[in-house]
Amino acid sequence: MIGIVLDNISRLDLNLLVTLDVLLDELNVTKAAKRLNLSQPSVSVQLAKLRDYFNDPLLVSNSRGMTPTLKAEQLRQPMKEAIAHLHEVVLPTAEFDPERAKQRWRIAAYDYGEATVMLPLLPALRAQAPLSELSIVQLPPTQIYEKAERGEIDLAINVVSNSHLNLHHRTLFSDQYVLAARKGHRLLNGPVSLDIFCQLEHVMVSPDGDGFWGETDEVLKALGLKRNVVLSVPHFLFLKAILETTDLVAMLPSRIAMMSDLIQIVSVPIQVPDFTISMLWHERVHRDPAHQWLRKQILLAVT
DNA sequence: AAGGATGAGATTGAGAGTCA
DNA sequence: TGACTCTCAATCTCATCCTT
Repeated sequence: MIGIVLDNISRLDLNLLVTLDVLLDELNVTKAAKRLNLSQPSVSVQLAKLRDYFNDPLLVSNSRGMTPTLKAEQLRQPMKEAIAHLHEVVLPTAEFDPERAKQRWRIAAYDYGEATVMLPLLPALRAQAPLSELSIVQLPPTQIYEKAERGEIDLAINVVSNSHLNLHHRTLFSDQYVLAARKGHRLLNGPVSLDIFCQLEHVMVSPDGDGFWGETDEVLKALGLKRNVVLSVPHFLFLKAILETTDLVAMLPSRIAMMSDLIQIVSVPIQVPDFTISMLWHERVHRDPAHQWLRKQILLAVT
């Protein structure tokens, strides 16, 4: 089996993968040739070899240029990753120069991570790496490993869970849930008993939008109690706005609650476990100087 | 007209053979 | 064993044809 694989690879000039990568970017043999510093006929011959190797036309002509085949589309991402790995292997590791670098980072973070990590990070990032770009995407925690492995994200800000065991991670900070409500709330002018806590109308965050059950409810269940959750929203920052303008209350991460002058924190007679926010990244970018620099900036921003 | 494909000839580099 | 030469395959460019 291994012999068959090696035979197949030995038939393939790895430079052809670089050519195919550029061809799929440009969808034009002449433009690809210019980028590769080759003549158009050379690239045409290389395309013919690729077609023979993959037994597929890869690019087909149409009235507006060339269109990639399904096979070419399927090859595109794994090929980019393979080329990136090859670069890591053969190129000497250069120092990262943030001032000159045109780096593009892709970070997965929900609004809590945006508010507590990305917001403090941005001023330093813009000042020190003015030519670089940052893209923040929202991603379910279960997809972080897969996307990081495929190179679709570089870093994630999240709670470490079982699905992240194969990723590197570094703890950023811990946070605790506190009872938050607007200042001047008519029922919160004194100590809050468990009975009152359960009678209050709660709003909670459920990023996937289908949850009326959280850590707080687990704690209450163990005490034989149940709170009154009337609203579930996908974002902490939307929840903050709700608390500022209604009599709803919420168990909110303290860092979010303290961001608003209109919200008060009320002590409650239950203890919900703290949670820890970490940054997570794949082995793929572990030794990359640009990514090492970014991770250092994040640590500096939150500590 | 623009862009891809192809044929002819030139160049390059690896491997084999020879010789001191 | 190292230096040199020869051969041949791979790959390049140029010119030109073909297709859309």
